[in-house]
Amino acid sequence: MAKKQQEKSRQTMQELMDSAFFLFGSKGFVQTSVAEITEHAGYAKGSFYRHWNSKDELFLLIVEQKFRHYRAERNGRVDRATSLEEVMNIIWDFLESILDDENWSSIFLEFTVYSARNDVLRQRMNKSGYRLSNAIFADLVRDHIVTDYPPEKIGALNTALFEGFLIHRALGTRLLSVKDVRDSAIAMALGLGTRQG
Amino acid sequence: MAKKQQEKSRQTMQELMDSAFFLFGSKGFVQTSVAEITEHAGYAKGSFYRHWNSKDELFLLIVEQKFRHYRAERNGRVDRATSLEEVMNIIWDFLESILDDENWSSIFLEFTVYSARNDVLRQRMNKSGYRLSNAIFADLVRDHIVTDYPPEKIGALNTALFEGFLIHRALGTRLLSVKDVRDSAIAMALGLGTRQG
DNA sequence: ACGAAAAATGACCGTAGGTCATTTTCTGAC
DNA sequence: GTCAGAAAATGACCTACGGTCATTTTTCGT
Repeated sequence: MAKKQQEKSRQTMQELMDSAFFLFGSKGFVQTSVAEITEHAGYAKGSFYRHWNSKDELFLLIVEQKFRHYRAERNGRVDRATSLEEVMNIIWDFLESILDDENWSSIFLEFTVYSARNDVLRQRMNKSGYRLSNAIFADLVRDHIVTDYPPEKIGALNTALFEGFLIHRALGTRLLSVKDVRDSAIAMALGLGTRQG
Repeated sequence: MAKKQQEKSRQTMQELMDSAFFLFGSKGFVQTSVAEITEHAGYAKGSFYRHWNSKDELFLLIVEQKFRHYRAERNGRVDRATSLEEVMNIIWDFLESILDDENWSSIFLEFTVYSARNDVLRQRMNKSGYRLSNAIFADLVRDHIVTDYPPEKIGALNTALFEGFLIHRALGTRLLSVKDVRDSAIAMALGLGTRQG
């Protein structure tokens, strides 16, 4: 069998990934160098590129993994919701689980804005599991919207408020609490998606 | 007189600044190198550092200048406003003048998030004329708020929505129009600051 | 024990921000 | 007009980083 070699390679890859996860999480994307990642895991810099083509690529994998993890906690609950307010609360429980990861949420922000400056990367970023998805949001809330305001737009506005809050926090302004933003976002969604008495 | 030398120095500085302004505006902050700035103006790289201590420093000066320019158009109008809605509309006319500068608004975003990763820079960024100020916002709207919701928080939420929209646009998502965001932001402020019938 | 294949290495490249000793230009005094 | 000191301008150099790749080391079936 040549399995042992493959196993070793897989293990090295995992060690590098763990190292990257740790370093990205403590110092951010730009501040963490490839050499640091490999050194911290006990390898030489060149080894990195046997496993990924770029620092961007590894970071995207980690983001994808993180998002999968956050989402796992959300699934199922939405189906049982009976009102827009309930759905929004479930969505914000999910968003709060991201915000609880204080370091990582600011690193998502760093990478998101970084990716916007690179055509190829931006397109990847927009596509799949790397960001809050307006399409998914729309699916979650659609059934509970009684106005003709497009659900995707409500999702995009919700995301804007969420990501704007990430900037607010990243700059160290402590004026707004998570609850302030959550309440405002939910009120905004209800204002757009339901008819107010 | 030694005035001619000073004059020449001032002129060189202005040429470098113009060059930087042009290049930052077309390629962004990180993508524009100091060597490019000086070369485009017809000087050698070393000359840059006779005038500023770092690329950051020159960029901050340019941002300050831009904001002064935007603000100049706003002053005066607010005094004559008689309702929160009027004030919010004036504020959003101002914000739209920033958004009209499509390249620059995304470059502000780039630099804002970049600065968040650097303690010293972040503190400068928070202080003066480099960002939308929650304190100024609060002063503008305070007289028209009849609830006990803190005006600063309304300002911070408004800024969050505004900056979240910058991210939305920077990523090329064209789901939201400026008007969508403006309307939502104003509705949000009215919801928090006035008593609804 | 050996040879091929896989894994790991680190010197090297280009680019970038920033430094500084040296050169060039300017200016006022004579 | 000349010359010395000062200011302006220069570009080689430093360090750091992402990325490449020829070479070395390790692994493993025969």
